[in-house]
Amino acid sequence: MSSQVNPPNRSDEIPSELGGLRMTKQRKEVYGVLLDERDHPTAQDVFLRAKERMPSISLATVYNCLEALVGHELVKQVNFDRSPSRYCPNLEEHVHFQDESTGEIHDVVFKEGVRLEDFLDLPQGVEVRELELTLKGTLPSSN
Amino acid sequence: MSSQVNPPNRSDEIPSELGGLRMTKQRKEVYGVLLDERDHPTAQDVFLRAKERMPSISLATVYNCLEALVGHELVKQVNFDRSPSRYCPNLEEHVHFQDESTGEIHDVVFKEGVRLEDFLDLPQGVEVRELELTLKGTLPSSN
DNA sequence: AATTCATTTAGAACCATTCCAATTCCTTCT
DNA sequence: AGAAGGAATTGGAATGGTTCTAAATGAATT
Repeated sequence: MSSQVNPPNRSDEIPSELGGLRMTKQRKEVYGVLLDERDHPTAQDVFLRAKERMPSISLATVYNCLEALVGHELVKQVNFDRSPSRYCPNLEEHVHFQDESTGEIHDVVFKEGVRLEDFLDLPQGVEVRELELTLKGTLPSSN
Repeated sequence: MSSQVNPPNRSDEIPSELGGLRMTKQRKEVYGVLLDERDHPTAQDVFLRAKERMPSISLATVYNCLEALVGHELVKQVNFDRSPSRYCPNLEEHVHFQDESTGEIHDVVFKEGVRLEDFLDLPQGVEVRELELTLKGTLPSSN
């Protein structure tokens, strides 16, 4: 009878290549952490969680892995003001809402079929390559 | 016949109180710099420009002044990813577009009468207190 | 097994921003 | 006007997330 010392994540089910990125042990672990608990952790958070299953992993490696994952568009980097970046494996187009009373960050999607030009007065002919939208506020239940 | 050594800005026309904030010499200067050239300068940029007219001003003071101005909602702080914050005296609700070939940042406004719920699938009853939207891309003329 | 190239690692460096303690500047009171 | 008190400014040190560096390890290929 075998037992797991640490709570499992799905990192062993990750293939050894994803989106053109070779998935090393560490990259799998980091990606696994993100897939496992989708609470928009910071690099520090990821580091601490990854260490539970892989005590030898270093913070530098976590940053390297996150950079590689973001670069290969497997993960999104989320910035609220200038606070530490957070990471999110949800690849669907979405934006982020932070509940100011809990600190929790929630994914928010656009209404079906909405285009930028529908709600923004963009200059003639711009080509938007990247969009980051962050919201802060409160939820009705949270007070 | 009197001459100005440095290009004037409008800082002397700024009243000694604005939006509940006592406008000291330094705060006027910093605010004047922002009003004068609306190119979304960083704190460093503001510091260098302010020094032309007020050589004794310190970087710490520029940060203090910017913080005070932002706190009193006379100025908006603009963040692109985690690069140095930029500052903008445009108080109308607007978002920012960065032209990736020039680095220039342009203000973009919402279409008349658009509400958040029109384009976002927000959770029931959220109250949004703050919104930051940044766009990156290219303008047709700029290549 | 030897070579090559990528990845990981620990620690140093970086740099925007914040903090600190001392000084200077206003404002108000006498 | 002078004194007192509080706020703002200042230079420099500290902070903290992130990036860099150089060495060690690891994987893939010959």
